[in-house]
Amino acid sequence: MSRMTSPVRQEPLVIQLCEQFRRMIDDGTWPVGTRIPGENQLASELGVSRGTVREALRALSVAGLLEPRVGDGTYVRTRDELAAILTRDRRGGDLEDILDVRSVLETAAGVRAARHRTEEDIRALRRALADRAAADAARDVDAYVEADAAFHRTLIRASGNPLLLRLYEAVNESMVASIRRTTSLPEDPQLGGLHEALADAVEAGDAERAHACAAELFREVGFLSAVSGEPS
Amino acid sequence: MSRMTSPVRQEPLVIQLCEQFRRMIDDGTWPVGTRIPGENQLASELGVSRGTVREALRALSVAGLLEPRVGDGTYVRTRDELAAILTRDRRGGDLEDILDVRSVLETAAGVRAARHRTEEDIRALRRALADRAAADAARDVDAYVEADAAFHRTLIRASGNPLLLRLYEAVNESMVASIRRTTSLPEDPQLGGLHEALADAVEAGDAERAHACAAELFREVGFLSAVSGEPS
DNA sequence: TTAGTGCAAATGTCCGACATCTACATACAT
DNA sequence: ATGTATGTAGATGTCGGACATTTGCACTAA
Repeated sequence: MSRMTSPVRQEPLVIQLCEQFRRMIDDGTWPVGTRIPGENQLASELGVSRGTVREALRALSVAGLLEPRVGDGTYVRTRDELAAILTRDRRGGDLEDILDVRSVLETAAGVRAARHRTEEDIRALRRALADRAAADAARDVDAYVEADAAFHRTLIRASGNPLLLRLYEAVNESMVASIRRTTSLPEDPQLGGLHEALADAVEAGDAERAHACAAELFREVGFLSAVSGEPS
Repeated sequence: MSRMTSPVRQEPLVIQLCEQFRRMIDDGTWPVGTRIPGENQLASELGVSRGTVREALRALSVAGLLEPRVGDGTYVRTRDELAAILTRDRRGGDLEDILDVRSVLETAAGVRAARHRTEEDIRALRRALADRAAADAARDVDAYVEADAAFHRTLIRASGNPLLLRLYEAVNESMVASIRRTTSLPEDPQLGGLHEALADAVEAGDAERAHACAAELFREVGFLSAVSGEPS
């Protein structure tokens, strides 16, 4: 009769499992690179059939989040679904196009960061810069790459646009997947200065200068990356 | 022993089905909005079990391409997987952020289109503009919206960067999903002129003017002022 | 014409079974 | 002691059948 649309309809078990598994990947319960429990174990623990668990796991596998290995188990591949899709089908263009879009996103983020930056953003930027310089001085390549990535991520976050950050991280991840030899050279003295100048512009709230610094920064990096080329 | 790595292992049936179904959605064999054959029918036709078919269909459903309805069947929801993801989880930010990113992408595309445009690009732009004006004169809202979208899509394509086009279409689709009333009003006399001016700038290869026109275009429509791309 | 009914079909879920592959431990030969 | 072969347990991949619930639609009756 007048059932209206109160309990409308409960989502299928498979969807619930998908969301739960996705959360566990996202919050680190299932860290990237590790092996998750087997299908039979998950089924018995969650009180559902193995077929239902399989459907959920398969969906996340096709989405690029998981990677099943016959005879071994299922491993967590990545947490960024967007990046997985961009990487999967190469319809997204070659490395040059990726770098181009990346520069567009970061340049735009630089302008917006100069406008909406908070005190905390500036502190985070300074901290990332200090880490970056320290890693460079210590000749620690891994730490340098990490600190450099953290600086850029902090800059995008300071733009105050979550979608911008999401797209940037996905494109960036896709780029890293394209070139495993990240061409992270020791350190071009000019790059350090450009990073400092960009942070200064953001702190000063000078959108125009931030724009110029970001563009210049990518002109340098783009040149360096273009030299290495891409294996095909 | 020396099996090398020739055909050693072929992809699982589920993955093959996923790719096949995805192709059928993409090439229009299964048009958007229509109902695809039932699981039992697909299973018997393809010579696989229903469970395998279900895994493939479920994967595409979670990806946002299909939409199963209990007691009815499975329908094609969309062809743009990227847009489906951006739309699904609203972590990407609100409408304002979407519009902001959209303006960033289109402004950047305008600059690149002015540099890499071909004769065919210009013809396509002129054709879209003519359709747009005709629809406006005929007071045909649907045709106007379609022609307007075609113009912008053509502009992005003229940038020569496939990734840029892909991201734009996804973000645009996500925006349309956010607000159905995107039908940017009947027609502001100024808008027609701005579209013409943008096409002129692209044809002339004037990147700076294209940048200014695209930014002005978004400002006029009431969107955020876009001081995004790089005029260099 | 309209409201109600019943049926066929579709998806959702469960169970059980077997095949194939792999990591790991064990035993063996050097 | 070390390297190699072997076997086994467990993992994913696939299949078949079964039942529940829901829905669209044709049919019927008021």
